[in-house]
Amino acid sequence: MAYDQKEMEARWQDWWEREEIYRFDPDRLEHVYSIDNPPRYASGGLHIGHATHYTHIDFAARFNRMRGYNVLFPLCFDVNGIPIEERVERLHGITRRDVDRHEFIKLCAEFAEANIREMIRQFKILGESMDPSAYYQTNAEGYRRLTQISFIRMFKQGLVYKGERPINWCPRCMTAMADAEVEYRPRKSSLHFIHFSLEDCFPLVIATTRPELLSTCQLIAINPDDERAAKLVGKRATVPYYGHKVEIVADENVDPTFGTGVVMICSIGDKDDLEWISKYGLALNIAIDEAGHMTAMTGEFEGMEVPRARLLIAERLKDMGALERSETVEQSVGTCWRCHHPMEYIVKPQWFIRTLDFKDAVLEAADEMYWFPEFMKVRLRDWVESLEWDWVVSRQRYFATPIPVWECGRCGEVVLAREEDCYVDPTRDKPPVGRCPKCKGRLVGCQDVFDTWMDSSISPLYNTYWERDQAKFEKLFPMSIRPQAHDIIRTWAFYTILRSKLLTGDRPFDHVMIDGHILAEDGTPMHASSGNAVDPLIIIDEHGSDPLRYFASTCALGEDNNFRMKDVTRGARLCRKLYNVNQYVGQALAGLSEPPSRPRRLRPVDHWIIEEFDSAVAEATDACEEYRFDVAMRKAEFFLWHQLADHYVEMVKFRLRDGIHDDSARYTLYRVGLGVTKMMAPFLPHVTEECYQGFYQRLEGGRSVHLSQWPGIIEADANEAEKGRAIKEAVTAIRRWKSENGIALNRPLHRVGIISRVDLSGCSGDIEGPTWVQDLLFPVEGDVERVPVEVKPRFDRIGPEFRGDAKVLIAAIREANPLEVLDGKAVEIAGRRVHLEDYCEVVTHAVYRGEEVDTEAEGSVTVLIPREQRISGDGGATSNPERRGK
RNA sequence: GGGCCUAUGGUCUAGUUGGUCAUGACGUCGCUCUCACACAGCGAAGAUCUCCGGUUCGAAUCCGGAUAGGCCCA
Repeated sequence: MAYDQKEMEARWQDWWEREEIYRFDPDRLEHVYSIDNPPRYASGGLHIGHATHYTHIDFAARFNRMRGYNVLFPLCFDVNGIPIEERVERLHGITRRDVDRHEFIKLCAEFAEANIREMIRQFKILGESMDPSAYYQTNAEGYRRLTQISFIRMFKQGLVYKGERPINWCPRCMTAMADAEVEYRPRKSSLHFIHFSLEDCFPLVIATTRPELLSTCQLIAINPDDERAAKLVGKRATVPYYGHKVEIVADENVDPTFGTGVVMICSIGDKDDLEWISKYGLALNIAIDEAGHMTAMTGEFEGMEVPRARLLIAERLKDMGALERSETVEQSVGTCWRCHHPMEYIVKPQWFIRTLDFKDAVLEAADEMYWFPEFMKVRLRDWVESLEWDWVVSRQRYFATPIPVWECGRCGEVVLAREEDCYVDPTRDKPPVGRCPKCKGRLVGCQDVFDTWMDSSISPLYNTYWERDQAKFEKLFPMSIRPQAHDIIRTWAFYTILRSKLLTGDRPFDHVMIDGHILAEDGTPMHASSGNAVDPLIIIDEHGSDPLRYFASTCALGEDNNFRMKDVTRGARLCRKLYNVNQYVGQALAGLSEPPSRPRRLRPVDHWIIEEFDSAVAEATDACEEYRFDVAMRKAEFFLWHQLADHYVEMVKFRLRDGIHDDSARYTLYRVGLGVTKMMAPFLPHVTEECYQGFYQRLEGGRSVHLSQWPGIIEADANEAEKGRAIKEAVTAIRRWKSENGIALNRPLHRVGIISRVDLSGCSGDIEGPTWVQDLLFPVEGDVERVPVEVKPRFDRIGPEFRGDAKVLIAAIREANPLEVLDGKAVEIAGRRVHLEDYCEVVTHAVYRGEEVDTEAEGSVTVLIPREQRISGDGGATSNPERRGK
C-alpha cells in the first residue's frame, strides 16, 4: 500500500528535531566537516532559489555526515542592515528619523525576529539538517562583539583609517556605499548639447547628460589627438548661465567619439571626474547635498531634487539660446543596490579598510582553495583586479553593528573601545576614558554603523570560536566549505577572504561551492511583480519536500537553472518507487532477526546486481565529493529504477515465493536495498528515513539513516556477474517478447532457446523461474541455422587500429555479402590479411531445428522462441487461480 | 566595451580522455493489472546535436569565426 508523503515528512521532521539528530559535537574535533552556511537575511520568507540553494548545502552536509564526519552546519541568520530598516519604515509609515534611534532599532529587531521564526519553520519543512545548537544571528550582542573586536584588531594593525574621500552615496538611503553595492542599470537619459562661448571665436559645443552640475564646472578637456585641440587648448570658455570662465586643457582620457569629443569637468559627476579633480588639483565644489538636493552654489535651483533641477536648467539654457539640441542616449547609471535610486558621489569623512594593498594576498588565498565549479574563481579574480578604492565600511544608518570608537570633538583624536568592553554602543555607552587623552576635549560616540558585510565577513571566525576558544579555533579553522551564490562573490566571498587573511593570515575555508540562480520555467528571472515566482511552500504542500529536493538535485552546481515542475513530478514518483522496492525487500527479509550474512556462494544475478551497485556507489561517491549532486542522483536513480526494480527484483521473486528462504537473494536484497536507500538519503531524507526505520533499522541497528554509514563496495565476482548480466538480458528479452505479443507474463512457455557467448548451462533455473519457461534449451552453433541479413562495421574497433586505412575496410565490409563475412572472408589492407568478421557485427535471423523462431536480442544474448507459442500454451493470467483470489 | 557561461527531439536535459544507429525526464500515442509499484510495465513516434569554416580515417565532443541568450563587470 502506498504511503502519505506529507504525513510521513512531518513525522520525521518532528522526530529529527526531538532527537537532535543533526547536533554537532563540539568536543569531538578530530574529524569535522564544517559548513560556513550563508546566514539567511531576515527580511522575509524563502523563495525557490533559497530553497534550492540551501538544499544543495544540505546535500553536502548529509553526505559528509554519512561519511563519518562530525558536521558543523549552523542555523544562522543575517539581521543587520538597510533592507530591514526599509521594510520597517514602510510597515509603520515612518522614516528612521521620525522616531528615537533606539526605538527604531527595536522595531527592526522585532521585525527580524518574527521573520526568523517563520524561516526556521520553513527550513524544517524543507528538511534541512541545520543544527539549532550551532545557532547565530548577526545582530546578537555576542556576534556584534566579535565584529567590533575584529575592527579593533585591524585598527591596531593600521589597516583602518578615517578619510575624507569621495564615496558612493545613496541620497535616498542617506548612507555611504561600497563599490560592491553599486549596481549599474541601463537608463535612457537626455544628452544635452550646450554652447560654451569662447573669448574670440565661435562657441564650443559640449555634450553632457548632467547640466545641473554646470555650476561646478572647473575645466574643459579635449583629446590631444583631436585636430581642434591645437586651436582650443589654453583658451578660456565661459560657462553658460553661470558665467564663470574655465580653462581648456588637453587630456588623453577624453573619448573623442562621445558627444562632441569635448567634456566639461565637474565635481563630481562620475568616476572620471574624480580622477581629473585629483589630477588637476581642483576644488571639490558640491552641487548636490546628502539628501540629493541642489546646494546654494547652484543658485535658483537650491533645494530642488536632481531630476527637477536637470529639467529646469535645460529649459533656462534653451531660453538663452545656449542649448543647441538634446538627444536620447542609453546610459549605464550607478544605482543603490537596495533602493535603485541613482547614486551620487559625495565627500564626507568615512571609515575605510585598506583593501587595495591586499589584492594579491586575497588572490593567493583564493588559489589555495578548491572552487566548485572552478571557473567561478575567475569572477573573483576579475573583481579583485578591477578594484580601485579601499572598502568604505561606515554607514549612516541605525540598525547594524555600531563602530566601537569615540572621537574628540575638539582635536579629532580617536579613542577605541576596549576589547573586554565589547559589545559597546558608543551612541549610549561611555568611552573607556573620560576625556580626550590628547587635548582633554569632550569625546563623542561614533554615530555611524558598520557595513553589514563587516558582520557577515567574519562568519568563519564566528563559527570556529575565534577569540573565544583558541584550542577549538585551531582545530576548526579554516572551515571545510563556503557555499554561496555567484552574485555575491565580489562581496561576501571577497570580504571574507580579505578579513580572514588580515586577521588570521590564513584562508577562511578549503572548498568554495558556488551556486547559480533559479529562474522561472520559461528561463526568465523570477520576480514577484511579473507573477512568475514559485513559492516552495506551495510546491511542498502539494507534492512534498522530497520531490522538491529531487528537483534541487537535478540542478547542476553553478549554473542557472529553470524551475522544472516535471522534475518535482519525477521526484514524487521516485520516492514512491523507492518505497515500493523497499517494501518488497522488507517482505523478503521479514523472518530475519539479524542482518543476513554473506553466503558462501551467490547466484550469478546476485553478483550482477552487486557489481552494478558497486559501480553506482563509486560514481555517486566521487560525484558527491566534487559537489556534482546531479550526477550522483542520476547514478543512484538509474540503479534503483532500471537495474534493481526493473530487473533484479523481477528475477529473484521466484526464489523467495511461498516462504522459500534463499540466503543468497536475501543477503543481496538487504545489502543493495539498504545501500541504495542510503545513497538517496542526502537527497530524499524523509522517504529514506521511512524506509530505513520501517525495513532496515531493526537489522542494522542505527538510530537514523542520516547517522548511518555511507555505503561502500560490496564486491562481486566479475565472471559470475558477467553470467548474471547475460541471464538478465535473456529474462528481459523473454519478458519483452511476451509483452509485445500480448501474452501474460506469468503464462508458461514450453520451449525457449538461448544463444549467448557466456556459458549459461548451469543457470537454467535462473532464467526459467522469472519467465515461466518450462524447457530451456541452449542450442549449439550447429543446431541453429543463422541466416545473416546484415553486417555493420564496428567503428570503435576499426578506427584506432586502421587509422587512415579505416575507410577501405569500412567500404569492404559494406560491400560484402553477409554470408561471405560469416564464412570468413578476408581482404588485404596495408599489407595484412584482415578477416571482416572480426571488425563487424553480423545481424542474423535464426531457424532452429527447422522450426521458425522469433528472435529477441538484448545485449549479448539472443533468445529464440518458437512462433507457435504466440498463441498456444496453457495456463496464464486469467486462468491462474492463485492470482484470481487477490 | 571587457570577462565568464550556455546553445542537443514539443519542452527541459545527459553526453567522461573525439569512435559514427545521441542519454534520460516530462508530455504524446499504442498494448498490458505480470504474486513491491497502473502515481506501474512494455513498446512507438519525435533531433540535419544554432550556423559557417578548420583539424581528423572519424566531431555533439577539439580549434577559429558568426549568431542568439544569460550572468558578472566597466
